[in-house]
Amino acid sequence: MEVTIGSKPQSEGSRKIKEHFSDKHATIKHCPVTDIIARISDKWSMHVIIFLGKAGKMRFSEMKKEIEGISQRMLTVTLRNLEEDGLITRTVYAEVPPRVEYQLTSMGESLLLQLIPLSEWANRNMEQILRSREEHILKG
Amino acid sequence: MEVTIGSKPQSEGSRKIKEHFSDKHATIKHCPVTDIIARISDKWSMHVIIFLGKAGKMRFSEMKKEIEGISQRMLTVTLRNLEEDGLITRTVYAEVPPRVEYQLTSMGESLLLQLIPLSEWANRNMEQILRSREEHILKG
DNA sequence: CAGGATCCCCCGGGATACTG
DNA sequence: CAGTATCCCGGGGGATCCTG
Repeated sequence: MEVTIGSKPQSEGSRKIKEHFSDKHATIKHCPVTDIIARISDKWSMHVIIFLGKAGKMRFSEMKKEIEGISQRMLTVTLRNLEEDGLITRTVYAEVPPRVEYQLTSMGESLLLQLIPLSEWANRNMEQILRSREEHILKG
Repeated sequence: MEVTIGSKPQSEGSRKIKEHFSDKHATIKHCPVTDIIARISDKWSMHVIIFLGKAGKMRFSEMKKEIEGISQRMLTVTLRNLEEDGLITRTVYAEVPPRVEYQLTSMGESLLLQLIPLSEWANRNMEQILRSREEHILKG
């Protein structure tokens, strides 16, 4: 099984960058897979990626409406993170009232494609997992 | 970055995405992918799954040594969760000193298989993501 | 050896109020 | 409309000590 999970070569950078990584992106120096999971696994990133993949292009308020339960703050934070990783683009139109549109980059789209097999696996195995959980509850 | 309808054909990825995440995934909270991601996305589950996949069978102390940085408590908690979901088995041998061995179930193995494409994607795109982050940091 | 039980800290993330 | 700026709480997870 060729799943690499371990050390990863470090890129040279300014102290500013290292400081930044040591805080916010601490997992990055350990393993790229871990980091990817870390990125898509926070409470909202995956939702944003999937909705953007479906719609192709969306405004802030649209996403706020569509993604049920997300707060304004978390939508902003999530979008900033995804943009920082180059997974989505943010386009501001100089209009009044302001209009901002988000959409997946090609890298973002390719990430979404990797989620499809996982999605299909989840659909196939969800019932068994739920049953397994129930059994353990009844035993405990 | 503009999607011109007609003149330029939709990308293969975009088409697949819209097909896959069409109606049945309309409401995210009913999407089992979310649950799966939630399970493998905690700080250690994926490490455990991958190490077990590589070794086939491991004892508690072995995993504690191999998985760098994991605490005793979190290894225990993680193993319990994975067992509860039916992704790993826990076998206790009536010996002194006690011996406990863990290994992936067939479902656990099949989940690991789904992670491989994701792993490969992560390795392919890690550098670009890092560069993107650095650029954003330098911009301020 | 393989954990249980506790204590405690940090931070992800919700609620709310304000702005260009 | 599309965000910032604060405040605040719950729980994920580390450190430590204890046990069959």
